[in-house]
Amino acid sequence: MAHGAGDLAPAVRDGTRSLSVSDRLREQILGGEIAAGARLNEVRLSESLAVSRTPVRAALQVLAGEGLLDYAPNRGYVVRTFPLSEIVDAYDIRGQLEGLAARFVAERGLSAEERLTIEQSLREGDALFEKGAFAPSAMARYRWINGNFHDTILGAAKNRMLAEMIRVCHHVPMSSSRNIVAFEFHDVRRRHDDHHRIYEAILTGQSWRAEMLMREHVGSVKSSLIKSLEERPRAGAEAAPA
Amino acid sequence: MAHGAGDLAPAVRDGTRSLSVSDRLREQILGGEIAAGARLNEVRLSESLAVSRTPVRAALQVLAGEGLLDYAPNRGYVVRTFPLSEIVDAYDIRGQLEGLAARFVAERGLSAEERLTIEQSLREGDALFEKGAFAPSAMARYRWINGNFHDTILGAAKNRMLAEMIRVCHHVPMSSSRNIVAFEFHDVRRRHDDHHRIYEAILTGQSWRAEMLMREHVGSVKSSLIKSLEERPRAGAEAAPA
DNA sequence: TCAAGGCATAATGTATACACTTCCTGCATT
DNA sequence: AATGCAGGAAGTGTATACATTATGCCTTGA
Repeated sequence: MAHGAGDLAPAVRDGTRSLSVSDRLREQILGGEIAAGARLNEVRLSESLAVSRTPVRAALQVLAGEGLLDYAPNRGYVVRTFPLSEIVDAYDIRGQLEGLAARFVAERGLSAEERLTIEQSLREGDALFEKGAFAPSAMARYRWINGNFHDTILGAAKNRMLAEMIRVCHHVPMSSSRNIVAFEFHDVRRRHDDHHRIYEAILTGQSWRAEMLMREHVGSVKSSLIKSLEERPRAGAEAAPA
Repeated sequence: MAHGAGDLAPAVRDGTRSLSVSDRLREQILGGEIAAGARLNEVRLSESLAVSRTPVRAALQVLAGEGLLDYAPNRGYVVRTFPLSEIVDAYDIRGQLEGLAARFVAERGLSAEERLTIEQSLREGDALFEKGAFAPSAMARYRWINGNFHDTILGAAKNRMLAEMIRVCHHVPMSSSRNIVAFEFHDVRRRHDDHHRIYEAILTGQSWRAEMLMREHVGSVKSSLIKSLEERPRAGAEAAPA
């Protein structure tokens, strides 16, 4: 939260106002500042962001393309709402896709740089878990590490479409690997162990095993989510990467 | 998804020019009239389509969101090109996703109407294949039937995100279930048999089997594609649904 | 001859005015 | 009171002018 609600920091931004607007709106939507189902008024947005309607419309069209907004002709854009069933399904979809990515990587190999990144994320995770339970700050740190692990594998899969689809999954509330879902230290630690196994399967070219492990790895988050939903139906944002 | 951009007859034109333009451009891109890698000039397009740049830009943004175009700020849009590796991978991705859809349907059941549609597509397919080999017109007919089968299952999965992702796969050259890939009558007939098995697995709630069969079903198209590519590296558009 | 820089041209980005559609409001009618 | 139809306010769709950025060509200097 850097800038006031009003203006957007123009100067050194990527260049186009459209991008600034879409970036800012995406943040606000994913961060929950703009509620699901909310209607987005072009005039009001352009006023509050101090730009004309043109870049606002461009940004809205982009976000609709990313699946964050719903659009109806002559009726404008609303923040997309996800039924609980689709939120849960999203883990299955992501599991299949990331599993496929793991398979591709096992078949195609990792670069030296990619190996280094992954090994470092594994080591850093190990260090965090050595101390037993960990503090909220450590959890934030681990989310970062976890994200690196998944991103590196995804990048090594060398498939843009696959990457884009997984990114879409991350835009589903509570489905991001960097977000949400509250549960036990034990589960998180277990999932870090998964990383070791997945990496080993990739290194040794056991592509089928890598795929299966990754699918199960992501699927376990779904299980944890369901469990936590049953315990406290109105569960909010907490911690626990995968 | 026959969006007849045909014009003329359909009295109820959506109304907005943006939609007309995006529909038309999508057709031209998927149909190959606009070559992959081609640059799309806003002014020229607006002149040739007899609209202003505004709806043209809107359409381009939409198509970029659908993954058909690449966009670079201040440099405009180009028709996305797919490396052969991504074209082949697309079958794996689609196989995973449609397999997942089949699983969902097996778990969640089919409506009476959906059952009817599928059964009719099975019967009509049977009738076509009874005659032995079939003519090009029959192949066109079967592509329609095949599309209905897949679309119905996808619809029954009741998951919008999944449907959208599979739709993206269909936009990859040579990956559409309605398009391309030349091969033997035998393979096509075999894939029609797959439909019977998949439907049976769904009806009896064998969700894992339905998923596996569907994944294999789509994967077999990839095999046929690879085979045909090896035989005639410059393979073009032919027939053979899946 | 070649390289580097700037100028001209073209293409994209943005702002704004106007047209059309939707939707709400309120009045009249039943 | 309920219904339905104006009429208007609000909001999106489109056109167009202008600003800004990219690109190619040409000049200029070594």
